[in-house]
Amino acid sequence: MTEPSKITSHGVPDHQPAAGGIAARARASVGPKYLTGLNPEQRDAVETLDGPVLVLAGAGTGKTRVLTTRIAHILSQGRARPGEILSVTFTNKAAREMKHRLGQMLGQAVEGMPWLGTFHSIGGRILRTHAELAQLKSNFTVLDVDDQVRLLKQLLQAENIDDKRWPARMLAGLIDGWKNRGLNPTQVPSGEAAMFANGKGGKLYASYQERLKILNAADFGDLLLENIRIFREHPDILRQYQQRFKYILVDEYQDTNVAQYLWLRLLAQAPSPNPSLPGLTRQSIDSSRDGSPGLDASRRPGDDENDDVLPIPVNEKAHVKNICCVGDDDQSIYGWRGAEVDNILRFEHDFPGAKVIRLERNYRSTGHILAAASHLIAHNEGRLGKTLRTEDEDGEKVTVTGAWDSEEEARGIGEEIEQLQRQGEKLNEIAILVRASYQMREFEDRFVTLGLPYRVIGGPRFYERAEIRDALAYLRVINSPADDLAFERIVNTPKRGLGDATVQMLHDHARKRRIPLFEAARAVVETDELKPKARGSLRDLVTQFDRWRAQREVTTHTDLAQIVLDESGYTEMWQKDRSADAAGRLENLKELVRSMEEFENLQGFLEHISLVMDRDGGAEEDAVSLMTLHSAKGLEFDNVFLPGWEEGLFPSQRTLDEQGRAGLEEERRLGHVGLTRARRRAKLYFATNRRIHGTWSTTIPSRFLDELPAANVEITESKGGSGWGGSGGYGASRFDDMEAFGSSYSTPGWQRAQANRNRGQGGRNGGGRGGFEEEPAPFSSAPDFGGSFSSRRRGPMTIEGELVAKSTGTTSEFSIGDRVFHQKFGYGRVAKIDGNKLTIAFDKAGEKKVVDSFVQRA
DNA sequence: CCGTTGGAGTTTTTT
DNA sequence: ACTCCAACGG
Repeated sequence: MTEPSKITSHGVPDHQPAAGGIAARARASVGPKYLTGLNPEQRDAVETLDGPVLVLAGAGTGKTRVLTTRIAHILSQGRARPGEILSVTFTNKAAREMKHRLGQMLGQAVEGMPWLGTFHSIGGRILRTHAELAQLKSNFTVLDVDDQVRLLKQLLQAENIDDKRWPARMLAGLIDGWKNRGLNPTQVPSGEAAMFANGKGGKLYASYQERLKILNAADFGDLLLENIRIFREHPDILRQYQQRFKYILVDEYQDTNVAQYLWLRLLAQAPSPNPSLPGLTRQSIDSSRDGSPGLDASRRPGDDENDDVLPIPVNEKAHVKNICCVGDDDQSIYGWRGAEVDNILRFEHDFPGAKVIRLERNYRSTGHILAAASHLIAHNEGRLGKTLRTEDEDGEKVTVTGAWDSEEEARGIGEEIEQLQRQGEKLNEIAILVRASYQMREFEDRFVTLGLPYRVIGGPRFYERAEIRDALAYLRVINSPADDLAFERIVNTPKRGLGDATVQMLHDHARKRRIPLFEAARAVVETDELKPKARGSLRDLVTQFDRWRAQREVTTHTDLAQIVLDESGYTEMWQKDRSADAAGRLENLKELVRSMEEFENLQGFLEHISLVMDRDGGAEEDAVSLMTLHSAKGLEFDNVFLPGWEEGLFPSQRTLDEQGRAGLEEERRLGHVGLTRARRRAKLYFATNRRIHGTWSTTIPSRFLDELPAANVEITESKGGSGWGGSGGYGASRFDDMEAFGSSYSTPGWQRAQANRNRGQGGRNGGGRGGFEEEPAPFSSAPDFGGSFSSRRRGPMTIEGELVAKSTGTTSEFSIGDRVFHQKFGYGRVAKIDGNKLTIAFDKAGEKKVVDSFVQRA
């Protein structure tokens, strides 16, 4: 590998901030230091500063480096100041990464880039400065999904709509979808608006928006949608931003949805030199429709509404700003969430005169891996087409391993990981990427058994936990007294004797007087409408909030938060709580208060919390990473395990059913993403039997396996133990020939399965579903079939261990109250015993059920 | 006010 | 099969 290949982590040399002017004119071969080490295409992408540029950056081609270097270049060329560059990413993580790298490149000469951030944080920032134009105050609250759903539920109730039949969640999804497509309530196609609750969908959307204004709140979609509306209705404001942003950079362009696209599109127009020229007002939009170029050609029907906002005059390259979008159509995996691959496919069309630069040199993976990934993705139609290539050696072939069932798959992968570990591989360089999160459990079980350190990436986020949301609700009520949702959340938490009846009363009063709940409470307390007990309690609460608000002026926001939590009784509530996770929750609350220090004040904290608070940064210990394919995007590892390549799971049946061919292609892209995460080893697995939602199904290997190029793939035996494996032919359907499985095997595991298959299906299973229907018994009552494998002795898997133990009446060697230690969960005390199954209250991890063989006396 | 029970839903996930 | 939530009963 040549030096430029080390793009990924430490490829960025230390740079002094380029002395201004020195590099005024970068010549072809000589140039500023930061340009050295870029390949010609990368360099082109960095140096093409004028006009629209689309960088098609395949996996591992140095995309982030191009973006950050481009910014550095713009700055050092004196083309713009930091505040004049708009640089948007999709996730906070990506934004942080870019800031970090920019910092490395530019030293401290440049203060942070004020407009580098996610679509939503930048949209939120713009919205706060013009909040009044959206009938909001600048301290508006950003609602998360949970708040949205609760609000919608109230609206459904008010409309007397059965929320069983028409769940609030579904409506939230619809509204979100509309917002993703840039549609206001009035713009929703009537057909779609009518789909929900017998035609009330549109009306509900409208009243939801009204309620948001009253609550001084916006949801995620509004952060962009309201921007768009303001830009359209106030050309002067739009112009102001257009003038400010001399350069626009967009990361992960393939993931943008229509709203994001429209937002970019508005900002990317050069400010009209003549103020009397129409901005993007409604009128100009409508009247320009006829003259609008054939943009609609590739639009799907039903999206027409959006096309009317694309009045970008053709042949007006001069009016389109310097926008640079970086993306990879082959890595678009968020279509189900509103991302429009179309956006990237149409770029040249939408931004006439755009320069398209392809980055196809991959600096990450070995030849075999890259070839496998490329062949797989080549089965997709509707791509812009890139061919990744590498100068790296071929390396090891991609392996495909069959396992009998998901348990064996987990066992096999566990053993391979241990083997890699013995070979000196760092666990940090090993990842398991699954399609669906329920696949993770099996691996966790296995790793706990093996004592293999692992970390789960993704999963529930910090601020989604109940205790965090409760604490935030208190702070929200302090900050924004009109935040009824927050008030409702905590009015009776901890219990204050203010139940449904009281809340209902407050609601009635609030609605009649058109005041927030909190003010209603203040008023009602002065009346005799409530029973003395509730009245007193409510009065105390109001008084407390008044006091806290007063204290806000004289105390730091962190102290205030601590005071609120203590005085409200919220901390005490958890201290008194006997349940196992109470300790963890208190810990989270402390963490929350700690994290507030990073912000200037309460307002700043609340503004950001819902946008940028992500999961706890993991400790830096050496551990295997376990995550979904989706959360793996943007990451890379030396060794990547890809289990579960089976029809129905991957590609996901549901995606296929709902999205058809487009869905299949997105799944394939997901596979491509998975493979291209690997630097040196990619190991694919499929299991013949998998339990989904409790029922065993026989599965057939994923069609994606058949789409891999034979020359780069090696079929291996499962190292999982039970001894059957996908040996056999290597032809058109190399994997789905069930006869190939185990015909020469006679292990108990195979026999068990064979018996089952016959029972469930009355014979050979032709490859469809079925078999194993609700018949776990043979598994559990099987004699110890793992005897010959020492690894299996060590930790019986739960289902076997559990059931065998029960049937044989084994009793545990532990007794209640024993102090024990567990590999993963640490120290704890035995709370309950059920055969060999222990319920243990762990000091840190809370209450967990574990099998006794996993713990030892402390 | 709390605990039990019944029912429904279970891909992916950011902001 | 399992989990999470809502409604109901003590």
